[in-house]
This record gives sequence, structure tokens and C-alpha cells, in this order.
Amino acid sequence: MTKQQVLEEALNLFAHHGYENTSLAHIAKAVGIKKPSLYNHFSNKEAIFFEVLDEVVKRQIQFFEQKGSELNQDSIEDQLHDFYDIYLDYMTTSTEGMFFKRVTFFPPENFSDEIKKAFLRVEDTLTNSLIPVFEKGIEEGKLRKLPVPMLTSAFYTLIDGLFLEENFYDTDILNERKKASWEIFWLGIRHPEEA
Amino acid sequence: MTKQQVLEEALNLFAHHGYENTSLAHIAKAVGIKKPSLYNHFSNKEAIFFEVLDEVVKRQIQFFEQKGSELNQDSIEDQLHDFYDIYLDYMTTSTEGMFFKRVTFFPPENFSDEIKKAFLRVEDTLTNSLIPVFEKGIEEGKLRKLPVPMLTSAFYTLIDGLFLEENFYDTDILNERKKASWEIFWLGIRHPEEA
DNA sequence: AATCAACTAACTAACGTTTGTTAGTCTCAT
DNA sequence: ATGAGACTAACAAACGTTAGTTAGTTGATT
Repeated sequence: MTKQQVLEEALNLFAHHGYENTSLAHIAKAVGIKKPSLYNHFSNKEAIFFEVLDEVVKRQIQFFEQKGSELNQDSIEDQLHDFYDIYLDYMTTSTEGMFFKRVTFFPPENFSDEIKKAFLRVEDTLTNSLIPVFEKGIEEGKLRKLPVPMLTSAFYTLIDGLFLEENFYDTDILNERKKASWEIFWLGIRHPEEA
Repeated sequence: MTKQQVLEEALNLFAHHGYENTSLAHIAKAVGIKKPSLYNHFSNKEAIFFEVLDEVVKRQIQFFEQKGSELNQDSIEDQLHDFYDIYLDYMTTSTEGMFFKRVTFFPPENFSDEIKKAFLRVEDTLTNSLIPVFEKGIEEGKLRKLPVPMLTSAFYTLIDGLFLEENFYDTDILNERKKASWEIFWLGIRHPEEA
């Protein structure tokens, strides 16, 4: 039980302050125990981090798999836009998203390899949800006949950009950016005959 | 002279390891002096940081102003694409760019306000170089008649996305992303009659 | 039912290191 | 001879970590 609390609080603190700025004292205080007691559950600070990372990857994958399967049979545009919204919202508002952002942007020196692996694992799940949507869109003549990897690539870059911008801009400007990027992206990928 | 060296080495270290992971001992060692000697030139660590930040902002602004004025009279597409390339290259390869990335993504707790100001100052310069290009493109009928703020917004988001992705992907994948994003962006903004 | 051993999970105290910072001193140009 | 800029020495605070102790629970043995 305590162990789960530690993981939860550590996730929170890592997400908001980063790994190196989160001390064991902080974590212990958040849980309500003393610093050395952490060693009853984890062998060291790194171990806490990796368990948190693992947990976050699991949650993210589960989240995206669920959302991917929930995509209803609306128009391609709606499906993509929903995905865009959901993904962005999750990444910018959830603790897991913030943690992910922190550790993928600037991995704690040393374990950047493990983190890259984790990142790519999550991205894979996402791609698998995305590919069929694009493929169907092209088949149905709703989208330009562009290579699917090109579409997913551009889609990610869009999202990554907004993901980053969420750092500097307040909600108003961010929403404007979100809208602008989406509109131009959509103009770029939709089949020109369809209008 | 020593002071300039300190600023240069601090810039380097802050760019590669971040503010909190860079100790005064590191900086002193890089310069070739002892830690307390730093206090002959700066009142404390924060002061070093802010002088570095100031210097970086100056350099970035100068760089973009120059590049903006150098844009030749090629086609709109080439002008924009050049900008895209130059900006990305600068942000991903120069020490100043890396520093900027570090401090804007995750500002050292406390002085995030100052950093935001710096970021917006640089962005302003960039926007001023960009607006006339888009305006001319629309006038000449090369681009869709979209609101210019929408174009700049989307353009930034694109670049920000790639800027971020430079963290995880090796050159090959990154170049693929770069290409994909640009192509779809261009399809989105170019005037459909022109082809 | 009572006893004892083993385990869990908390604690206090202290470790050695690193952090940013200050005080005081020496040296060398101006 | 004055001051700038280097130095050594030392500081308190915070870091991750270890050692040793104690209380509470569980299971098996008598």
C-alpha cells in the first residue's frame, strides 16, 4: 500500500519538478513517512524512477489503445480531429503526460536510453491506432493519396509542436494555435476534389 | 576577459545539462579557475544565468534579423522553406539554440517569468520577418487567402514540433519528419489553382 | 493457548559528498 | 600603493545512502 503511494507521489513530483529536482525528502514528505523508510520499498532513487516510468508507459498505452478503439464511425476529419484533441488534452493536462514530457525532453543524464525505449513504445501504440484511419481515408477518397508514413509523421509533428507550446502560451493563444495548425493540416491532407 | 569566458562556458554547460545540473564547480573548471573566483565577476549563480540569457537573446535576435533580411527574391515556397531550414538548423545545432530549448521547456523554477519574456521577445523578431513573406505570397496569389496570424501560428507549431522531435530521433527519421511536415504544410497553404 | 522466530515497515542518527557562498590572503599590474 | 583578480580555507545546507533499532504482525512449534 505504502509502495503504491510512493509511486503516485513520486510520479507527481517528477512530473512537476523533474527527476533531479525531486529529492527523496520531498517524496517521503508527500507520502507522510521519513526519508529512510523509502528504502524499505525501493533499493534506491533510480529504482523509484524506473517503476514510475514503467507505470506511466502502461497507463499511456492503455489509454491510447482504448481511445483508439473508441473512435466511432464519424467522418475521417472528425476521427482525426478527435484524436488530435484527446491526445493533446491527455498530454497537457494529465500528470502522466507531464511526466512524459519532462523525462523525454530532458532525460535524467544516464538513463536516457531506457527513456527513449519507453517513448518509442508508446508512440508505436499510437501509430497503430492512427494508420487504419489514414488508410481508410485514402481508400474512400477523402484524403490525398499521400504515403501513410508521411501522414503520421506530419500528424505527430503537429501534436509535438502544440505539446511544446503548451509551455509558454496561455489557453487563448494555445487554442488559436491548435485551430490554425489543424485547419492548415486538414487543407494539406484532404482530397482537393472533396470540398 | 575572464568574465566573457565564464559566460561562454556557462552557456555551454547550461545548454547541455540545464541550469540545476550545472554547478559553479563545473563552470569554474571549464574556465580554468577556482570556484570562488567566479564571485569576483558575478554576485551569484543566478546573475550568471541572467547574463547568459541576455546574451543569447541578443544573439538570436541578431541572427534572425540578419537571416530575414537576407531572404532573396526566390519563389515564396523557397523563401519559406529556407526560413524553415535555417531556423531549425540554428535551433538544433547551435549552443544558443540548445540553451534556449532547455530553459524555455523547463525553466529553472523561480525565474520562469523572465524566461518567458525572453522567449516572446525572440519570437517577435521572427514574426516580423515572417509576416511580409506571407503577405506577399497572398497578394501574388501564390498562397490561399488565409489570415496571416493563422499562417504564422501554424508555421511556428511546425517548427516547434520538429524542434522537440530533434530530442528523440536520429537524423534520418528527423529529416523524414521535416520533409513530411513541410510537404503537407505547403499543400495546406499554397493556392490550389497554382500547381 | 502460549511462546518464539521471522518478517515488514516504520524510525533516529549519522555517513560522506556536493551544493552555493563568504572571508581573508596573496600577487601582479597600473 | 591601490585595486583587480586570482587563490585557500571554511561555511551551512541539502543530497542520497547506510546502519542499527523498534514496534506490530504472521506462522509454526510446543
